[in-house]
Amino acid sequence: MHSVPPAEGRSSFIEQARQAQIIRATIDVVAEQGYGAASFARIARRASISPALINYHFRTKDSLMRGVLATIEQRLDAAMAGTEDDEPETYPDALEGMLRRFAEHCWTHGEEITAMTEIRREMRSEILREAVAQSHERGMAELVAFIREGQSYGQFRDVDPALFASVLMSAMGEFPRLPGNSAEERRRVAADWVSLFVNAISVTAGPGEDADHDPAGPTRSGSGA
Amino acid sequence: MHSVPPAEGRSSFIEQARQAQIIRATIDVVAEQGYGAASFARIARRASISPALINYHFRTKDSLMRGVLATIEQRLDAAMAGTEDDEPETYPDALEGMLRRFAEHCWTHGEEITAMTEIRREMRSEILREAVAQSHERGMAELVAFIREGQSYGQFRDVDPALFASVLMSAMGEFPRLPGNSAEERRRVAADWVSLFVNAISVTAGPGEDADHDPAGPTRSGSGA
Amino acid sequence: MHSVPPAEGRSSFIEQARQAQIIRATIDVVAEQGYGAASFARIARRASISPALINYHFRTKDSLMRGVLATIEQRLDAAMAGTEDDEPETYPDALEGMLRRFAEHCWTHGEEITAMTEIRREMRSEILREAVAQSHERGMAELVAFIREGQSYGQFRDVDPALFASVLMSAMGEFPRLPGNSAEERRRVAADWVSLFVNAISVTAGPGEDADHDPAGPTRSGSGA
Amino acid sequence: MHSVPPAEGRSSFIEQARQAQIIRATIDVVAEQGYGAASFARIARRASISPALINYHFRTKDSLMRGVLATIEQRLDAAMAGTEDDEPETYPDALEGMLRRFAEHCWTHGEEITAMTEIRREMRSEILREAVAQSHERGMAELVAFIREGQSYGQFRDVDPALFASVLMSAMGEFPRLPGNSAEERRRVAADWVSLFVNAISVTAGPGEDADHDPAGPTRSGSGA
DNA sequence: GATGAATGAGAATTCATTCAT
DNA sequence: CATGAATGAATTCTCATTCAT
Repeated sequence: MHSVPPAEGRSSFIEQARQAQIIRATIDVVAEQGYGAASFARIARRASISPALINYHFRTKDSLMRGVLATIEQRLDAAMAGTEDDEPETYPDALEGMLRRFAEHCWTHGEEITAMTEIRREMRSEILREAVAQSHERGMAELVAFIREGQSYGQFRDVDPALFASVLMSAMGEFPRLPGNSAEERRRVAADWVSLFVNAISVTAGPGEDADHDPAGPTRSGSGA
Repeated sequence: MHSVPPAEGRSSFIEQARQAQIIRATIDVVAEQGYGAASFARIARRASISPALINYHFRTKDSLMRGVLATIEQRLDAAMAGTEDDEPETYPDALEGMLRRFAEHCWTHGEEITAMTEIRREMRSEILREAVAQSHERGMAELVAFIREGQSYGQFRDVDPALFASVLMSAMGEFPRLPGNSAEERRRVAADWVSLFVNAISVTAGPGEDADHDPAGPTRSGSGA
Repeated sequence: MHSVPPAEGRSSFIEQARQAQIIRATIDVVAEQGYGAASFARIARRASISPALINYHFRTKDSLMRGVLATIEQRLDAAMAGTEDDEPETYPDALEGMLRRFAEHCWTHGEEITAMTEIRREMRSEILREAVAQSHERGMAELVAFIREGQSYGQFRDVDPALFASVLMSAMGEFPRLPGNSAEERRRVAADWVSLFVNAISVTAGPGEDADHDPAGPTRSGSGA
Repeated sequence: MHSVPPAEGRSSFIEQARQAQIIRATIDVVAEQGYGAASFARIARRASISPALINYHFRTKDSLMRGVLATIEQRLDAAMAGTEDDEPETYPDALEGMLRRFAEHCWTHGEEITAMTEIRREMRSEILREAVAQSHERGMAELVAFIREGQSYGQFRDVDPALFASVLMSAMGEFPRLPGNSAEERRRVAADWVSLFVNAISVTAGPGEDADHDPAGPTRSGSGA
């Protein structure tokens, strides 16, 4: 006699509000106390609701975590998209812009990145639950494609793109934990951090100059990160 | 004259063997299924012993994990120490050697690094249990000192050392997960990976040459991280 | 607007019923099999519920026991209060009334007294958990005050009040174990038992008459223990 | 191939020493931390031996506790026997002497009485384990006989002997917990305590004088407590 | 929609006890 | 004699989940 179990996709108005509230509480708890401490009881207390309500809106803990990840990633994607008018001229510039936007996103949404990292790590252990793994793979794939493209124009050094992407991803997961008390310090750290990766993959104009690429290269056009 | 469960310092022969066996099982479970799955029951099943035996050799789960970390770190330290005769001439060379040795250690003991990373992450959330946190801090401190030293000789680019160390540490934690099926592929990945960080912190010999450092610099002497 | 396991103060209707049921089961088990046997498993079996339900209504075993004690003591206090119209004239009469009411309470609630004694004894060994210890101390203090008052009017013999109180308390703890199969026997035993203590502290009218007190003394007025 | 399991009665020299040592440790632990805390592990630690050794000398925990009780009771009996030349003239005097000797025994062996009380209480719950129950019953029986005798000579008031014995026993169990820091205070408390019971059962020379007994009575002869 | 009540599974840990050495 | 090693049973407690209301 109780209402139809919510299908977790489309939903009434209040339904969406509740889901958002629960997801927010989950992010906070995970970021502050770690995945291991993120029980329904603690999340519910944080959100000032009853634990059973979580099960009502997300059938299982798994699906809650999938919801959390989706939310975080979508917000992250939006933040990293950049506006149309600051379309960069070169690949290094594009990378730099991307990383800078990521850093800025972390200033305001650091807990989300922390939570995302924590959840992904936990999920990874359970034989890579599909949905979750895919989101991560997709992110990686985009990065790899972007790097490969830059390399084809000779604007990125010749490193295994998957490897660079992996290093970058793990560094991004750790970024919110970097010190940064004042706005000023945060800005300095971010700048340094960005330069580190841009430098790591930039073509060195050193002695052994790689002459078979056109370092100045054509302007970046497509992209997709 | 007596004994009662071992105080975990001195230990009989068989005692040490069991402890080692339990630690091994723990590493495997943590690396394969994540910290969250590392219950005494699972660890014991893995080691083909009864769960209570773990409590017999390690009074609490905490102390088991401390034992695991200690073992892993000690083995890692040994592996990264390097032999006396390949004392490197420059700081970049030293860094390269260090990372190369780390990568090699990972080929044979990847699960240990994975487990270490996992455990440390868990600990972090639990208000940083002292002993454990310290080991991590010490590692960081050594790295930072090493980098700062290289910078003082103008052999490392001028990046926030703590930041570089942080990025490096997180990348190291992720290293064992990088693909590497054949011996050959592993070697190639490792080389690329090492070059990435050496490059990231190396002084750019690009057009805008930083002339105020002595790039040739004095030969590295002391140090030891 | 929410709830999460009840904070043990306010409570819904069914909540109170369950708590009462659990407390009852605990009293029975403790009285019949001793504190040592009072595990959640046994209590739950007695109450025909699952052990976890006890944890739902009383977060910890400690709080369960505190609840049990509170219930027993409150019931005991009520039973010993006496009605307004039988206000006794002298201290010995007051003592006698008090003890008689206690004995009567034991006829119908003997297991409660037995359980209370058992639990208090257990608590004593655990470094006297405050709340619990206090209740006992308070009971003792009231008794002591009452005795001292009676002594000041020369209606009680000159014995160390704390000592008398201690002996009386331990005897009260043992009372429910006295034989008493028939109603008649119980009445006789109770009468004897009461007289024992009244006698023990009554002023002896023997040959060596203590003349410095006024044995007839003023009528008892205030007090209330 | 290991030596014959010790029959726990007669025994080699060293065997007896060990048993005594274990019993001592058990008494201490029980008296200080309560029966509930008296695990083999704790007892063994206290005695600086291995837990397994307790099982070697006392097949089971039950038999250990029986041994402890036997030891304590035997020592108590000896202490309460009194010397031949201070044979008392009257029953009240005999009672007084008995209680006084008990109190004195408690000054030096209080933990034993405390432990005995604690153990008996625990045992009682387990459907009165025979051996143990018997020892208690025997003690009670002796007391009852003594009181009845005194009553038959009109030297004790006419109270249910079993009841008086019960009250006395519970008070004795509590005696070691009475305050008594200085030797002087202990003496005073003991004197008061003794007088309490002597008074409680003494024939009152009050108005309603019981004339059918010979209050001066014949001198006490047999006795048996 | 939301909650309280209830539960079974599983967590770490302690315990008395056995047995080979 | 004595011990260390080992274990199964039992302990309190937490968790995700279900269901009637």
